Order: sequence, then structure tokens, then C-alpha cells
Amino acid sequence: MLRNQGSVSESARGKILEAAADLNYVPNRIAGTLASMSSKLIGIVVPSVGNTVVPEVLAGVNAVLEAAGFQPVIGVSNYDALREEALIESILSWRPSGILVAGLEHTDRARAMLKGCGVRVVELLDVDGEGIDIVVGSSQRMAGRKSAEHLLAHNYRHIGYVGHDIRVDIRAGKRLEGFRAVLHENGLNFVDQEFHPSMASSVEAGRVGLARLLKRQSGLDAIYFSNDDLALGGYFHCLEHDISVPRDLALFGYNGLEITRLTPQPLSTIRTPRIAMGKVGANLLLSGGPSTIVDVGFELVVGATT
Amino acid sequence: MLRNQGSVSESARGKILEAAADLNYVPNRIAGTLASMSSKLIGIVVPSVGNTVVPEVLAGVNAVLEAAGFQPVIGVSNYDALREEALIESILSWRPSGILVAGLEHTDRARAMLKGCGVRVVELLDVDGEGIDIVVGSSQRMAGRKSAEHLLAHNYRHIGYVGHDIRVDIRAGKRLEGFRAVLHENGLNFVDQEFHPSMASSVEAGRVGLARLLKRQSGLDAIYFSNDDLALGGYFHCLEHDISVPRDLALFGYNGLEITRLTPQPLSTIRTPRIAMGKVGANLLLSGGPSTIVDVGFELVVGATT
DNA sequence: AGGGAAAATGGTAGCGCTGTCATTTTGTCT
DNA sequence: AGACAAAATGACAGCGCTACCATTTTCCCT
Repeated sequence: MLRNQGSVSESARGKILEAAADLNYVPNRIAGTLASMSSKLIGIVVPSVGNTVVPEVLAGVNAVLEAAGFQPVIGVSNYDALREEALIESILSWRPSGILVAGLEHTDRARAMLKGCGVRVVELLDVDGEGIDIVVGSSQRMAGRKSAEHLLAHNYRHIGYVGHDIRVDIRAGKRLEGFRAVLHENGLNFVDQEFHPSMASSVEAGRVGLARLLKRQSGLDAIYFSNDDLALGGYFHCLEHDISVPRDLALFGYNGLEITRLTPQPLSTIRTPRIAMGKVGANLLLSGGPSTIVDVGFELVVGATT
Repeated sequence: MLRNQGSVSESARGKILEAAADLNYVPNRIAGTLASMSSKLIGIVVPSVGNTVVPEVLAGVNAVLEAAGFQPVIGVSNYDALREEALIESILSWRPSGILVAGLEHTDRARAMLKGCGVRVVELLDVDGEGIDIVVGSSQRMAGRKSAEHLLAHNYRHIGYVGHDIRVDIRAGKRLEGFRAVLHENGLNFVDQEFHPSMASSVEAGRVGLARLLKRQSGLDAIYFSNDDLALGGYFHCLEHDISVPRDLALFGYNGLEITRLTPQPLSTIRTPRIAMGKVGANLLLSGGPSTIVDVGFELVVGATT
């Protein structure tokens, strides 16, 4: 009885809206969705909300969705593919008009559901791999390569790696792969690697990981971290133990978090356009265009730690 | 035709589920919700996803919701009361089984809608004020008071404040109020205050804010920051400019973010049990008990910066 | 084997809207 | 004023389920 379009006179409309406001009546969108067979819900499945990366992407997504009157339904998979599958199924049961997921790696069933559900799918953050429908991200492998090239160009040759569990964080694994490929191409390899199993505070993982690595190995001149959280932890370790950065040790991260340019020495890292990525993804989702792959690229930020 | 409870034989059930899996059929929960008049959606309205505070609370909430088969529908208000009102209305139109909002301050219409919508309401983060139904948080004013008492007990007397816009962040304003009250009770006042209008990076606000304050005032011996992000920024400023902490200047924050105990010197701050807060809130929401106020308290963390 | 309770199955109204079509009212032009 | 188009209103089926009741089948005990 309370629809905007078509056939309601303006005069009547005003009165009804007024009455509705008085009674604080809220229309039932569940019924509306069922009747119109098209919902104003958009599903979103992300791996975590640990650091600010995902929230920033979501901010971009949300800005677009909200402007278009859509409501996000969110699930957090904790980097667990089976959990992701379950979340996708659960979210799909709300018959969203579209769904955004992080990354390109999913279980077979999850892919099947996403392909067969009849709504647009956006995969965010990564472009290295086979997408389902729309893909918006930047190349993780290329980011790793560029990082390595940067360090080599600055004559670092004794490079260590400090990361978290790359079986869990597939994108970090791809970066590592790209980095290592460049090392190999130059007849080099990581001097040593430290994988921290933690999923909790990555800053802590970086701190602890670097401490362990330095205890094992001397002669390292640069560390590649799986991301800025870890790099930040490593930087804090250096500050506390009077390791001069970058003279004694260079540090390189990934993400380009805001905080990395506010530390006493800004960290060298790779900045990804996260908010833009979210906006582009959401816009493509709503636009109804063809399947596409958008590489939003990244920017190598030369800080003071290399 | 595909419901769990009641009257379907086990044998038949298996076959149907198998067929459903093959066709990757996903039940339509929209229809189910409409028919049963009870949804498995929970609304959540938060002011931002800037730092990790809100995501941590959400993680706690989400853990409970997911275990109970509920799906969160999220809105982000950007600290804007009118936007919050609109989001509440929008979310309510999905007929959630409950709704969680941040803080106790809302527009009159928002309060009216929350009171009249017929579902349980949880207000999170703060307990200083009049709640609608269930309130789970900790006293902001008391946190401010304890912070001031701590600094005074350590003989700091020339205290400055660096914060962001407290008209926007009401809880930060309450902490400031509590802090100032203790100063007054001891015949003191802030030497100077710096309010940074930024809503972007709070770390930057802290850095810039402290720099400005120190430019105006000499003789300050301690700074109270509106939260840890700001305090972190201030700490970075000190590190860069060789201001010895806490000898030259003591720093105190709020939140107890993980990162504050990983900096070269752990920051003094007040830690709030955010994940627990989220869990408690979600549990109370689902439990169906009476209206309550739960003060989850906080812990004053004496770091190395006071 | 017969009787009664329990379990399984089948059938159907209706949740609160939307889309559509039939009908009525209003407006406009000659 | 009459004729016609346009706008407004009214009426109603149906979206895909769930809740509920009626019926049928199965099971168990005497």
C-alpha cells in the first residue's frame, strides 16, 4: 500500500507518509523482496576484520551501496575456505542482488554456488587467477616482484622473509612467490625465512618473527614482510634494540597502511587503492555490465626504511 | 518443503538433501522469514570501522550470532546521528530479530523507532546514560577519571589534551569530561588543549595535534589523548623529535589496542574488553532476558609512557 | 491378530508486500 | 457540453516458504 512509483497522487502520498512517520511504521522489505523477486541486499564475505585493509575496502563498497539503497549482509570467514563456503550458502539464501567475496580461491562447491546463483559476483583484492564473474584487485605476484626489484636495486642482497601462515593467507603467499622468483632470476635466494603461525596480532608476529630471525642469522641486510602489520612489528623491534634502519637493516612491507607513513621513519611498502577498489567493485556489481577484470594496480612507496 | 524440524523421515531427508546439494539449491530465507514472521537477521549499526575497536566488538558479536545461525546486517553511520537514524530505519525494514547499536545517544526518532519496533535492542560501548533496552559497555566518564587519577598519582601536574572532534565522538567527550572533573577536584586544569578536526587517520591527528600543542606550550609534562590512535601518533612524534618519554613527556591513551603494547615502549592506556563486550551483548540479545545494564569495566594498563 | 499411540505424509491458508489490470475520477480540448 | 486521454484508485493473484491440521502409515503392546 506504500509504494513510491506509479499511481499514487501526490496529495495522498504526503498524508500517508505523515501518518506512517507518526506511527513510526516501517515497511516490511522482506515481504517486498519476496513479492518483487529482487532484493536490496548485497552479500559480502571477507576473510577477517583484523587490520584496516578489509574495513577500508568495505568503506568503499559501502559508500556505493548505500547511495544506491542497498544494504550489506556480511560474513567473516577467518581465512577458512569451508567457513567461507558455508557463509556463501547462508548469504545466498537471503537472495541478495549481488555478492562480493575476497580473493579468487574458493572451494569447488563455493564456486559452483557463486556461478549458479544467478546474481553478479565480484571477487576483490587479487587478480592472479581465474575469476568467476567480475574481478577487481591488483596483482599480488607483481607486487612481490616489484618489492624484490626495489630491494635489489638498492643493493640489498642478504634478504630475509618474515611472514605469517601463507597457507592461510593465500595472497601473501603469491606475493612471496613473486618476490622469490625475482631473487631466483638474479641468482639469489632468501637467506632465511620465518613463518609465524599466529593469526592474532600481526604486529606481534612481525616483532617476534624478526627477533627470531635475527637470533638465527647475522649478516641480513633487508627483510621482506608479508604485510605492513608485520613490518610495523619488525620496525618496533629495531627501534627498541637500536638497530639502525635502514643502515643495519632495511624493512619492506605491503599494503600502504596509513600508519606506515606516520612512524618516525615512514616504512617502505606497496600501497593499494583499497577504497577505490571497493567502489569500483560495487559499481561494477550494480552496473550490470559484462564480466570484467579490473587491475587497479598499486604504488610502490619508498619510505625511509630502505 | 525443506525444513529441519518435525515430520520428515530420516530416509527421505537424506535423499532430499542430496538432491538439493546436486542442484545446488539454496532455500529462500526471504520467503521463510515472511512465513514464519521471525527472521535470522540481526541489525548492527556502528559509527565507523576506522580503527580496530569496532571490528573487535563485531568479532565478538559475530562469533555468537554465527553459532546461533544469525546473519548480521551492518550499517556504518560515520558518527552522524541522522545517518544513524536512517540506517536504523532501513535495517528495521528487514525485520531483524534484534539490533545492536553503538552508544546511547541517538536522535529522538531513532530512539522511538528502536523502542517501538518490537525487537530487542542492545546499545554497546558506553554505560553513561539512559539506555533503551540492554546496555553493555563500560563507563567512559570513569575511564577519564581513572586516567586523570593515574597521572596525578605519578605527579604530573602540567597536563595537555590532544583529541579529535568531541562533538562527533561523544564517548571521547565523556572521557574528557571525567578527566577534567578530577583535575578540577584537585584545583587543576588542562594547561592547553588541541582538538583536531580530522576524521581520517587518527594517528595523524595525534601526531599533528601534539606537534601543535608543543609549539604553543612549553612546560607540559603529560598529555592525555582521546584514544590510542592519537596517542600512537603523539608517541611517534616524540620518537622522531627525541622527546624522552616519559621523562620529558608522559603519554596516556584509551582503548588498549594490541599495538600499544608492541611499540618500543608500551603505551599507558585503558584497556576495554571489546570482544567480550560483543559476546555479552549478542548473548543477551538472543537470550530473551529482561532489560539490563552490564558494565564490563576496563583495566588501566600501566605502560612505559607514564 | 486387533487396537491404539506415534510417526510420517499430504494439503492448504496466509505472511505483507508488488505488479498488473480493471475501474473510476480528473483534466483538456474542440 | 461532450468526447477522449490521462491520471488516480481499487482489486487481487502470487512470491516461496512455514504453521497447522487432516489423513495415512508404521510401530508396539496385549
